[in-house]
Amino acid sequence: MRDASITLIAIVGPTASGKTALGIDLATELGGEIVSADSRQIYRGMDIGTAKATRAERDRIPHHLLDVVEPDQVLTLAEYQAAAYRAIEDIARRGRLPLLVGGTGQYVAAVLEGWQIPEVAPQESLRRELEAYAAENGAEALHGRLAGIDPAAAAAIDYRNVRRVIRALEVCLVTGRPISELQRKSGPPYTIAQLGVTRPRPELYERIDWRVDRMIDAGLVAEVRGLAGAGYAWDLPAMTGLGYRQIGQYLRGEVTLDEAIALIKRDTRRFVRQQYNWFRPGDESIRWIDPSQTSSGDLLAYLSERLKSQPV
RNA sequence: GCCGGGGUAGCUCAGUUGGUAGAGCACGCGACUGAAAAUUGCGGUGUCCCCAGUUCAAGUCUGGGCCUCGGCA
Repeated sequence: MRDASITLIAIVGPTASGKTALGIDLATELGGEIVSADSRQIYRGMDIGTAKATRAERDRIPHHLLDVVEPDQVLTLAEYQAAAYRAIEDIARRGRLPLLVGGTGQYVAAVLEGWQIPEVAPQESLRRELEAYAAENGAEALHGRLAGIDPAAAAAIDYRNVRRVIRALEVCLVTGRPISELQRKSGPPYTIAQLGVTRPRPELYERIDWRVDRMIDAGLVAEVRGLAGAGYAWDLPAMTGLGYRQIGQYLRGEVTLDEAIALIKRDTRRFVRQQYNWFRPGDESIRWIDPSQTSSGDLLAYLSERLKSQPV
C-alpha cells in the first residue's frame, strides 16, 4: 500500500470554507480527480444538506466516494479507508492526479497517517449488551471493566464517553488483545501535499448562515421529507447529520422552521470548531490558505515546488 | 407629565442580613483508530448604567441623573 511514487494532494479545512470549489479548480488545472473525505456525502439522495458537488461539477471532474451507500447503510471508517486507498491508487494508475477533499477529520487522518485499524467489525449484539450494562451500572462501572483489560486504553478514554469505551471493550473482547496495542499508524502512504482552506472565523460563520439559507431555498425541507417518507428512520447516522436532524425536528412538530434553521446554523458553527481540532492552524504539514487572499497561480507555484520531485 | 417595573457576561436572567459576582444558551479550547456532521471533556470571557454620599467594605443602602418597559394622562 505504501507507494511514495504516488502523489496525493489533500484539501482539508472546516465546512463552508470553499474546499469543494478549490478542489475542482485544482483538478481542472492539474488533470486530477476528486476523492471525497466526507462522512455525509457518501449517502445517496442526500445532496442539498451535505453541500455535495453539483451534477455539472461532477460531469466535469470525476468524484469518487460520493453516493456509495443508501442512507440506512453504514460505511465504517475501515471500509472508507480501504475504499479511499483503492480510489487513489486507481486514479494514479491511470496517470491522473488524486485530490483528497473533505472535512471529516477522522477520514482524512486515517488515510494520510496510515492508520492500522483493528480488524473487528461492529458487533451489534455485544454493543447492545454493553450499553445495557452501562445503563444499569453506570458509565464508570463499564469503564472499570475496560480498565481491568486494557489500562492504557482506559486511561485515554473519558469514562463518560460510553460509545468509545464500548468500542474499546469490543475490540479487546473479540481479539483477546488490548486495543491500545492494536492501534498503530504506518505513516503517510504516499507523497502528500496538504492544503488547508480557512477564513477568519466571523467570515466563516457568515458563509455558513448564507449557505444554510440557500439550502432551504434549494429545497432542503423537501429533501428531508422525501427521505423520511421513504422510510429512513430519524436515528440513522445519515439522518442525524447537520440539517437533516434539525429539519427532522421541524417535520415532527418539535420546533418551527425558523427555529430549525437557527439550530442548523448554530450546530454548524459548533461543527467548525470541532473540525479545527483535526485541522490545526499551527500544523506545519498543512499549507493554510484563505481563498479570498490567495490566487490559484500562487497555489500552483507552491504545489509544483512542493512536489517538484514528482511530475504534477 | 404622573405612577410602577427594570438597567449585572455576547443574549436571557439570578444574586440571601452590605464582604470586588454566577446559571443556561452563545462563545472559546481539547479528546478522537470499524457510528465521526457521531460521541465526549474542560473553560466565565464582567466599567454590576453614571455621579455623589453613608460605610473598614456598596451589584446590594441613600440622593441625584440617564436609559428602557408597562400603566394612567
